[in-house]
Amino acid sequence: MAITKVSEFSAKERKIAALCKALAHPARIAIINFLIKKRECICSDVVNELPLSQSTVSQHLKELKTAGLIVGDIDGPRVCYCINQQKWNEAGAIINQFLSQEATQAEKPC
Amino acid sequence: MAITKVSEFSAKERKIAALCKALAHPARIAIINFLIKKRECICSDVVNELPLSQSTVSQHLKELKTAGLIVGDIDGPRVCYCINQQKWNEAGAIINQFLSQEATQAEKPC
DNA sequence: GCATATTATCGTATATTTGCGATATAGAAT
DNA sequence: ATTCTATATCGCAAATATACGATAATATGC
Repeated sequence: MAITKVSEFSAKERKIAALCKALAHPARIAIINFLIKKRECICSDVVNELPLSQSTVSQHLKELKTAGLIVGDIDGPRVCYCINQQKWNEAGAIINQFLSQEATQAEKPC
Repeated sequence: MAITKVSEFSAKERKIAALCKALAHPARIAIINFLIKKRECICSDVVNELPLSQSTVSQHLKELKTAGLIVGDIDGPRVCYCINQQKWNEAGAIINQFLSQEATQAEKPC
C-alpha cells in the first residue's frame, strides 16, 4: 500500500523535504532561474521559454506558488510572477543549514 | 501522456533537480541526518530508527546511493552505510549556488 | 552441511506526478 | 455586446514514487 508515512517524521524533516520536492523538477529549476534573471514575468513568457504546454507550465507555477517560493499578482488579464524574496531566502537558509552539516568520514570500510 | 520531458532541460538544471529529488522525502532527510550523527551504521540501524519496513528503508537507501550521496560497503553479512563526503560537499555546493542567487524584488505589483 | 542474520529484490497495490488538450474564467479592446 | 488574450482548471492517460510482505541472496556460525 502506498500510505504516505510523511506524518511520522519531524516538522523540520518534512519542511526540508517539501522544499526539495518543490525544486525536484528541471522545469521548476528553469522557471526559478528565469524569474531571477528577468526579475518578473507573465505566465506566457515562461511558456515561451520552456518546452512545455501552457497548462503544464501553469501547474509547475502553481507548485512553486504553493511552496511559497514565488508569488503571482494579477495584472489585468495577465499574472505577473516573481520570486518571493523573503521565502526564497528562508528556503535557502533552511536547505543550506541541512546541506552544510559536516559529514566526517568514517575510517574503516566506509 | 506522461512523457517526461526532462531531457529538454540543461544538464545543470537536471543535476540540481535530481539532487533535490533525492532529498524530496522526509525519510531520506532522516537517513542523512542519522548517518551524519552516527558517522556510519548498518541498514538495520536505520530500520530501527525509522517508522518504515526493512524493504522500504532499503529502497530509500538505494535512492540515496544512486544519487551518490551515500555509500554502502559490504561488511560480512551487513552493509555499512555512510555519507559520501566528497559527493555530499559537491551536492551542497551545487544546490547552494543555485539557492544563494539574489532574487532582487520587482517593485510594481510583484 | 544447516540454521541464522542481514540485506536486496520481486511482486503488488495505491498514491502522486507529469503532461496535454479542452474548457472555463476574467479582463481588455473594439 | 462581442471578441481577443491570458491564465487556471478539469479530465484523462501514462509514468513514478511509496510502501509492504514474501522471497532471494550472501555471509556467518554451528
